[in-house]
Amino acid sequence: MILELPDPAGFYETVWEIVRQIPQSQVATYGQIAGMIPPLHGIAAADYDRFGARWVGDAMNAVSRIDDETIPWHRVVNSKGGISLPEESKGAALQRARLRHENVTFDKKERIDLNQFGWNGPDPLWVEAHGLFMPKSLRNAPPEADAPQQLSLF
DNA sequence: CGTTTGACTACGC
DNA sequence: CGCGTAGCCAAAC
Repeated sequence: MILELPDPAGFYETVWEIVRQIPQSQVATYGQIAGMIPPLHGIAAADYDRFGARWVGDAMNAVSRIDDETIPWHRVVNSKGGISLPEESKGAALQRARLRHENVTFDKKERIDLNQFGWNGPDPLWVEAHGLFMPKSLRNAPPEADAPQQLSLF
């Protein structure tokens, strides 16, 4: 029996489904999303850990081709909280505009504070129902209570 | 069909 | 901390 080769299309679908769970005003990282998906497709776990994030990036890139408006691709950023598209690209501007529209703020280095806007993952029940893993929280353990979201009006 | 490129990251300077 | 690099796979050329 021939070993099944990776299924990029299926992988992309899974990625997109996860991205659809990201709430407004929050962001997830490529690596975080990759970590939620089991290293299927016969790919070595070690390899997946190292390069899964890149495939997630590929999945996001694919969105631009299919133009699926149900996928909030703009809520996916890199591990530094920055936009990974080329700064001069139109996509980067659009992504930043959409995030700002959701009240996500950028610092002077054009980076998002993941501790403030980072996603902590979908509902555990949803995760389990889809055979996925809970992602690592992007936020440091909140001091006490959830600090009320401060909307900077300017 | 061989090359090049990249919407990533961890790590070393 | 910022910057450069290695590592690896699919797609796009």
